[in-house]
Amino acid sequence: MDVKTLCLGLLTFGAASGYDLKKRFEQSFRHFYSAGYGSIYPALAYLADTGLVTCEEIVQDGRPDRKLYRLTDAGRAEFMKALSNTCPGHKMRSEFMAMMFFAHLLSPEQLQDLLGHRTGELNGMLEELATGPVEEDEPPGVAFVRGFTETLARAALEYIDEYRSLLDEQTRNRMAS
Amino acid sequence: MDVKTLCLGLLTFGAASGYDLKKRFEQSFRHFYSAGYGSIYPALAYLADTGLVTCEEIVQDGRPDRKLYRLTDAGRAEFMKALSNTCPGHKMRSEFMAMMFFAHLLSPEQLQDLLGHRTGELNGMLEELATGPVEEDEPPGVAFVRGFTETLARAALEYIDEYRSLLDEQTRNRMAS
DNA sequence: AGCGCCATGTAAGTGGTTACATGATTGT
DNA sequence: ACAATCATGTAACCACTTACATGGCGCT
Repeated sequence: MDVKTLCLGLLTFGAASGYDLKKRFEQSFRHFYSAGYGSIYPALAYLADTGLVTCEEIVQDGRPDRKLYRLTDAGRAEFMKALSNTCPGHKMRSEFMAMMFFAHLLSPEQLQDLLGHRTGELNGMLEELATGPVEEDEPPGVAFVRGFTETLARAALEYIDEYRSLLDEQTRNRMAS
Repeated sequence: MDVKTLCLGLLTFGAASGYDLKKRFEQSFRHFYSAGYGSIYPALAYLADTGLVTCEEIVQDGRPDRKLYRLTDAGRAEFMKALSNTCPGHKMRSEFMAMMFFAHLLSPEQLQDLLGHRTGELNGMLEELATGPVEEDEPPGVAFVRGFTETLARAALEYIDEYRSLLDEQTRNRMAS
């Protein structure tokens, strides 16, 4: 599932510009997929070339012109094909985990910083999820993904908190002895 | 944290060949980082060029010669620097999540397959973790990472199972009406 | 006879990131 | 005045993946 395919997918929710799509990417996928303009614009250009989307230029005054992309039937079909072909991988590249693996090489302060940083991110995610808008006619998958993200964030936070209090206990014991 | 850095890190546990390192990568990081020979061998060559590791060629009979890499002081320092510099990202690229986002475009069978596939993977992970060997003098970070992986896998499984029984209920209701 | 393990590497390709370039408008 | 938002794109770069090349040994 590359950016091209995901653009097709997001366009099933309605026509959008590259700028809009970036936002949809952030809203929807930030926690498990990211894409910058540098991937999105070329992807849309390619999709338009291949006839999977159409492009309408909209002249605006007072703000830059925009290009509105719409999914074609071929594009929709292509996306459905991608959905059925793909054997879903779940690759993650977590620097947090990689660093924690080497916890014995970290100073206590570094370790605390690292854990604090991650819990900060996780709490941020949870807050966003709690605050963020929920559309009424939201498709079930969107709700699933939000719920999943929340569940995993909570589990991660709990685990880290437990580990932290374990660390504190050890520190106290060492101080006492 | 690129493959080069992670190679340095894994070499803190002792000298190894490229082949060995691949195995260490799989044992330790498979769930949150992956690396093939195509990244590892060039990485080691570069590290040797830069003096961060030394390379000893070992001639074996009955099997191919191997190159044993050892961390130098400079290499260890470099790794420590990487540990302190890195602001740990936690980027994941989950096709499973991306596909679930579009659940409303999937047929019930596709949806079941997708969920089944993922639960299969998660159960596999858990079994591995339960079966796998645990070294005695295991550094704390290694245990942390294993525990974290297990916690997240369990949370994911629970969430999916819940969603599945919800789906079943809906199906039954639809059949009844 | 054939597969899987051991063991090292290269070359081409992929897919995405980062930095740059441009510029009016609206809010603080 | 200054930053953020709107809006599109390109070019250089980077890191990793995939496919290829080689070849003996041991097990079934």
